[in-house]
Amino acid sequence: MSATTYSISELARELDITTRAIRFYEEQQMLCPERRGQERIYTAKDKVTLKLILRGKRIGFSLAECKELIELYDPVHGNHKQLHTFMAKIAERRAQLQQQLLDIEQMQLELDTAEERCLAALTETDTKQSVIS
Amino acid sequence: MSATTYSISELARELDITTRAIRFYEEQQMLCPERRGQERIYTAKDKVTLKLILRGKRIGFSLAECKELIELYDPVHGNHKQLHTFMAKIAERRAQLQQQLLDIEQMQLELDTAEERCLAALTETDTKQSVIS
DNA sequence: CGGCAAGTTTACGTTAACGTAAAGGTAAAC
DNA sequence: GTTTACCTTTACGTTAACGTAAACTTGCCG
Repeated sequence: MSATTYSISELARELDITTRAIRFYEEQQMLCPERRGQERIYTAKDKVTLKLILRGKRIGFSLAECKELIELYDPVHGNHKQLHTFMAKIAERRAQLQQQLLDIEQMQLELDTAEERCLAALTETDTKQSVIS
Repeated sequence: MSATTYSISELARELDITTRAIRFYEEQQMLCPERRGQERIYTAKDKVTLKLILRGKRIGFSLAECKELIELYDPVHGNHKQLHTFMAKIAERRAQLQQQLLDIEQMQLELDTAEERCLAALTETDTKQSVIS
C-alpha cells in the first residue's frame, strides 16, 4: 500500500487553488503535512482535509469554522458537544440559504417585470421608427 | 400627500443597520438624501433603495453589484444591456446557491453518520458504567 | 557548469465594508 | 443654562484570506 502522496503544486493544480493558499491553511493549523527535508509531502488524508475546507468555504463558512469542522473529523478532538454545536451552525446556514432563495426569487420577479417594461419601450421605439422610415 | 420622511437613526433602527453603514452607502453614491441644513432627510424611495441593498447583500452581492442593481431601477440609467448582464449575474448566483445546497446536504449526511458513531460510543460507555455500578 | 523548474521562508500589501473615536453643531428638556 | 439626545464631518483602525515580491536552496537536464 505505497501510499500515494502529492507535492504542493500537484495538490494546488488538482484542487484549483494556489500554493500560497495551501501554505496559509497550514499556518492556520488546519494542515500539518509531513516533510522530506524542507519539502512538504501531502497524503490522501491531507487532500480530504483540503476538500473539506473548500466545501466549507463554498457553503459560506469562515476558515475558523472550517477548522472546527475539520476537528470534528479528527477522532482525537471530535467530541459530542462540538458535534451538536456544529450541526446548529449548519442548520443556521440552511436557514440562510432558504432566505437567499426567497430573495433571489423576489428579485427575479421584479427583474422580469422590469425587463417587460424595457421590451415594451423598445418595441414602441421600433414601431415609431418603422413608421418614419 | 405629506410624504413621510425619516431621520437617519429612524431608518437605522427600522432596517437594523448602523447609521455608519447608511452614511457609507451614501459615500458610495448609492444614496443621495435631501438635506435640511446639515441633516439628512430620507424619503420612502431611499428606504426602498436601502432594502434593495440589504437584499442584494443577503444574496451575496458586493456593494458594487448592489449599486448596479439599484441603477437598474433608476429609469435614467436603466438600459437594456445592463438588464441582461444583471440577469446573468442572478443566474450565476442561483447556480452557486444550488451548489451550496448540495454541499450542505452532503455535509449533513456525513455529520449524521458521525453523530451516530458518537452516540454509539456514548451508549457503549453508558452500558459499561451501568454494569460497573 | 549553467540554468531552469519547483520548492522554501519572511514579510509587507490589498480589498471590502464598515467600526470607532474625535471634535463639534443644534434643539428640546429640565 | 446646561444636560441630553441626535446630528454632522473627518479620519484612522480592523478583519479575513490570501496576493505578491524578495531572496534563497535543491535537483535535474543538457
